[in-house]
Amino acid sequence: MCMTTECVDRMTSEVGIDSTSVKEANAGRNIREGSPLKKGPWIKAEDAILMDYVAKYGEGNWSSVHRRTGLARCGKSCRLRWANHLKPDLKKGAFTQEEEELIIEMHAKIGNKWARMAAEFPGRTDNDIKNFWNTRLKRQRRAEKHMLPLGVFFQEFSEDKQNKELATSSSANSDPHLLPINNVEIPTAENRNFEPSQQLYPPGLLNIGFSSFLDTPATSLRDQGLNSSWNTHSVRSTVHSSKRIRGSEAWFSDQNVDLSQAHHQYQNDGSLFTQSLGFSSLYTRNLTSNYHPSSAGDIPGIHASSSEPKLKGKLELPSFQTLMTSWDSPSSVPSIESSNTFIQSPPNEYTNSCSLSPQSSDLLHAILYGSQTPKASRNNSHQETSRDVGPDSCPVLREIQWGTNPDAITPSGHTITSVFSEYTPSSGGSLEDHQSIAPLMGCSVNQEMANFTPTAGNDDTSNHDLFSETDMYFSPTDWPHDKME
DNA sequence: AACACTTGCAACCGCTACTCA
DNA sequence: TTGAGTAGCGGTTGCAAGTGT
Repeated sequence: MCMTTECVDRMTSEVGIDSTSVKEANAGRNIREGSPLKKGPWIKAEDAILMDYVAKYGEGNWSSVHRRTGLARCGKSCRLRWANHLKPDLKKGAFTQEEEELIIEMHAKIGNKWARMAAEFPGRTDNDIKNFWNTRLKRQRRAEKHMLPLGVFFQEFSEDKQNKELATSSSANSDPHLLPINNVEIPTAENRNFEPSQQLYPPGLLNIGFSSFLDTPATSLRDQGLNSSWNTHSVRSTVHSSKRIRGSEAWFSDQNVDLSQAHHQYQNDGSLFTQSLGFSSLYTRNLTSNYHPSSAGDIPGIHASSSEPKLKGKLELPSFQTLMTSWDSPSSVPSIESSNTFIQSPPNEYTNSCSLSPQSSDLLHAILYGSQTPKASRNNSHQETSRDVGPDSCPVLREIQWGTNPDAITPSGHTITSVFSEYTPSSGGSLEDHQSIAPLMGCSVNQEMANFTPTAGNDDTSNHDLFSETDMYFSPTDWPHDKME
């Protein structure tokens, strides 16, 4: 239907809108494609018409806007425009620190329920919150992209060879999608049907903000092979994520839950989780038990607003990954599709209780801060990053990793402080740097890896030597350029 | 200055839920 | 009960502005 001039005049007079503004507003409508309705950005004239309409008829009946005002917009578009931009009580501008924290908390609780979240934020729309979250997620994925585990790196160029060998091998490993490397099985690129097990993620971890790095969709991770060893310990879930979320919604709202209890409960058997993550249990014990949230809140920089970053260096990494990179601990940190994945799982012995524990808030700060990429930080060099993210410059990292005890012992018997004093990169994380710390961390990095090029001469054995315990993250500086993308 | 790339936001699309005749 | 109309939600995309080279 195409509005005639008379038609517009008649209808606009009925609503009390200047017909010329309607004509102006409709100037760019999509007539060429046969639709009388306009798409794309709204102009002021259109906004004015819509506001007049709402003033007269109130919210609702959006489909009649076009009919009554001649505005060449569909009702859906009008509703959206009103709800997201024209509503008088809308709050514009950046999210406050408190709002951001609350979003993260709520997302951990209810997942991508943007509308429900928006209900808790007067003046904010679901779209705002969604955009905020997605932006944050994007940064996270970018960060992860530069933190492919060594296993994936190796796997990429050894895959052909491995596949050939597997084809002829009488290996006990009956799963052709898993490459055995020093008891760490790395899924091949063909292993696309991975469904992460929620069972392995204790709610406590979700609580303390693990959701941040768990946010990355499984698809992206399995594409990167990040599930690696974790996969081998996982019990595949047969419940599709899109189904799970509805159940979670119900049980979250129906139960007065207390996740902190479950968190403690889980701490008693951290090995399950660490095993699946590829951590040593000692690391995790420190991580889960010795973490004292009260101190993190006082760390300079952690509470800095996004506009006033106090931590020098690159803060793009989600907090937990920052921890890992900061001293290259051996970790094959799996991410699962999102915190939702955990949330969405059917209630089980852990997930039956799920409010944010007291521990959560300060790590949330860290995650939140990791989510904020101060523009200024982009100017900082990688070297600065490596230095500044160290535990001395950022006490919260020390706190989180080792609790309040700087003399906590690493698996190889070194104190944390000694490790850091020994490992104080003076230049960007070179392999020498990795090497200097690797033995202390209970893992080894083969020097050959530095100049590693895939050759036919690299047999399995030498490859296996690359991993003494688990996968290890390479910082981008370690990454051969032809493997970077 | 020009270009490429990144980022954040606005808006659209497809789907589901709800209402009502 | 059913089907049309409408509202709402979440995912995705397109684009303008910002930033880096």
